[in-house]
Amino acid sequence: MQQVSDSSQSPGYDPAPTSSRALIVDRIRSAGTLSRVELTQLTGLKAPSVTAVVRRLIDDGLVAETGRGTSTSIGGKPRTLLQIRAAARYVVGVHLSEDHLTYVLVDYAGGVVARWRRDGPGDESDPEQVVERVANETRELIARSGVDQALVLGLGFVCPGPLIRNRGVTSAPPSMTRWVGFPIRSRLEELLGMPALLENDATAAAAGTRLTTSHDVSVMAALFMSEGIGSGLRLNGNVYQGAHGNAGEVGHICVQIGGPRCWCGGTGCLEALAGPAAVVEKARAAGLDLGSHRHSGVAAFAAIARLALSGDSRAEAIIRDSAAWIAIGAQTIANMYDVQLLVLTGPAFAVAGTIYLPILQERILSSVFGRSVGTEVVLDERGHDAAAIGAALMMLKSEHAISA
Amino acid sequence: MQQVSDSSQSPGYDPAPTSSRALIVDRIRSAGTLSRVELTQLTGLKAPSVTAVVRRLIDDGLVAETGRGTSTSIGGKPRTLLQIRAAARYVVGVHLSEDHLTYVLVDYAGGVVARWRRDGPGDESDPEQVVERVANETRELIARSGVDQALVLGLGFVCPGPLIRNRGVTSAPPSMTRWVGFPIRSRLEELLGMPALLENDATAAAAGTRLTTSHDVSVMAALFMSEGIGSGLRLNGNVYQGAHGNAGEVGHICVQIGGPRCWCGGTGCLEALAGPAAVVEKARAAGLDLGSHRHSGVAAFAAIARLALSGDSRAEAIIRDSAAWIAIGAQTIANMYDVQLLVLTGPAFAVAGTIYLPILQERILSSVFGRSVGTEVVLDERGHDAAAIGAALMMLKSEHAISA
DNA sequence: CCACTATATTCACAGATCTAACTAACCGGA
DNA sequence: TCCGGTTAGTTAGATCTGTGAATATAGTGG
Repeated sequence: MQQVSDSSQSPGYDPAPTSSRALIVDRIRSAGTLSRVELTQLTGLKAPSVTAVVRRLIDDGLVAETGRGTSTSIGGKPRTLLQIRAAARYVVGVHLSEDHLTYVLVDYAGGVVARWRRDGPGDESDPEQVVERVANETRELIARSGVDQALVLGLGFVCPGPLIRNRGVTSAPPSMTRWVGFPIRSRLEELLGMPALLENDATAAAAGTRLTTSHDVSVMAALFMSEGIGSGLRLNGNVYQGAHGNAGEVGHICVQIGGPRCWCGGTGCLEALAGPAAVVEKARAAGLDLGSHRHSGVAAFAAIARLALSGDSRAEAIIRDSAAWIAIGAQTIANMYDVQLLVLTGPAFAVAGTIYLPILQERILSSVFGRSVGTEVVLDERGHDAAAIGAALMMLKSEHAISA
Repeated sequence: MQQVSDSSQSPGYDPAPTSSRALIVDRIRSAGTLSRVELTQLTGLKAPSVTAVVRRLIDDGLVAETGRGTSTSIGGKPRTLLQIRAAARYVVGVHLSEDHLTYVLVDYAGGVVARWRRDGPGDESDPEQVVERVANETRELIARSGVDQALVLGLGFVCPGPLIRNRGVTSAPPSMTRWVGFPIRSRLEELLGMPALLENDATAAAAGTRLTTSHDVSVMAALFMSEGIGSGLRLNGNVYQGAHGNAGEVGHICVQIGGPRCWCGGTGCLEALAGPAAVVEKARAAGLDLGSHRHSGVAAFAAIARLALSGDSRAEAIIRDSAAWIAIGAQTIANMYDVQLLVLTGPAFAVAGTIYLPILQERILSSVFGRSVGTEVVLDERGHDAAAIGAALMMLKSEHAISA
């Protein structure tokens, strides 16, 4: 093997698969089923190399032949279809947010095998306790799903807030002030005895978005809204993380000079003006009935979204106002990243995305830089779980996942 | 050789050097002089590989041994220093802006051998004429500098405005409306009989910025101001171009809802509020004496900057107002890209950078996401030529440049 | 002059991937 | 039914790249 660069000195983006083995696994995984010929086209490798690599993958039990492809056109040998052996390995993804702890168990093919949603620890809990709870619940998830623990490759853990790459949280959003400096990753590895990976929620969501569009999108971004607002950039299936793992902090770009103060210390931040917390605050001020939601978290935001969707005009006005601001963030993403596709994801868009989507689309279309190149804006149908799934998928793509 | 991927289907970023040969050339070039031991550390290759590759480079005349390094510490054989043979090859970089045509001849070591600045063609000229002029003047530059034409590897050409990757301009800024759809790159290749490369000015500037800081900066961005405002992201020496080659269009992010209309069709664009043209317009409105500058181009902006620097308080106020807006753009870059370093470059910053720099620094520092990770903001001392130099360097890093 | 140290090279080998030639499987018409 | 046409995949041999172990090279300090 060659230059196994330590992730701590990685150049700010999750590098493209280096070995042919990883490359081929990746391509089969994202295509679902694929023949060897198609692999030669997709990878640029020649047929004999594909044959050799695939044989080893089959020997190792990671890939299986699964019938014949359609006889194309005039004649000739039909293609032998290859598929990832889903049951070969598993990974766990965990998304910690203010309201919830979301667990997913993902198989080697990238499919979600089990999903578990629990009430979040809130902001008053001790990080050590939360981490222990995550470890216990992870074990429980694996046990209950009947998967052999030995086949679980690792755990991807995502949370909001600026991170020190793979270490822990630096300065933190309101819901995570107690986490600053806590060594999340190493504690999880110790407790679970398996590799762990720590990532920003929005970045992971970009990795977790399934591209339903068959167009080959190599440059896409996710706009993620949970308690905060963030974004992630994905290049050919690999997420861009930035120098310190905090790229895509679109929630803290300034969209109004002299605007309201944000918890981050800035003023006029997008998140402070239009994030879920701001929406909830406005709704409270307007006297809307939000039920019994203590927090200003996503649960309260969801209540407002439901009101808006059921015809409450005051709620709708508040959400639409938020959308107008967030559209500026979307435009910024399109201009800065020059993506082919922008996906709206995360719990907040999962409940209110249908209101936001057209407003964001309209704004993207009305900018030359968007219009001339045709940036598409779509809603992720798995918004609730995208971050957790993305965490799992990132672990699935790490070096741990391609060994025999 | 393997997967020689066509640049048109490249994944949106200039990929890292694939062959060891290119990697080693690149490392020696950016370090200036380097020993083989250092190369093993920097590249991850083992000593024998470095020896072998370096020997071939020496045989091919691209690299030369240049004396001994300092005897480190206790004893031992001193390092043999390696250096790029500057005279081995050359490349030309051309920057087309509204006011000027800037040519640079760059040697194989990345040094600027010749520099030529000519009055720009203005906005009324026919693209075909301009391209022919560029071809002629390129030949003239090479001839006058006494460099063997056969050693010139190619030409990098940069201009403002959204591009179709390596083809031509799509929708265009005011000064380039006639260029839309013109096949810049292929015409240059035909006229000159050498490979050409077309790039956005800001993106090229990111490639052209020399890192004086010895800290190893792997993720940096350039904020570029000429007639417009743009930015470029550089990852480990490779520029990020986006899906269509238009990443970093920070000039067209919206920083004021309902703000003034921009030529791009949007409203409240940073460029419309605070770009050189806006500054010139404000200065005209304020009755400042700008001399005989017809255009609203960089020349007129430079006149205002000189007034401001010489103590004219009205001019200074106008520039400082521009800086306050552009600081928002800088903050956006820091948040979206998560860079270690932001360099201010381009003709406009070359004349007015000392006014802008402290204002931008202050704003970056006042955001948590900037402060906690320490994004540095500096001024490029070669701002005038950064785009042209970057164009040349990008050509120098292309596949054409590493063959024997 | 002799340890000692750091730098660089040689040599034999392992692995990946290439080209070229071959086998496998299926179509359709004589 | 058999045979050329066509596409898919394999085998065999060559090449290239990088590796580990041992060795050569060129200084320092006693």
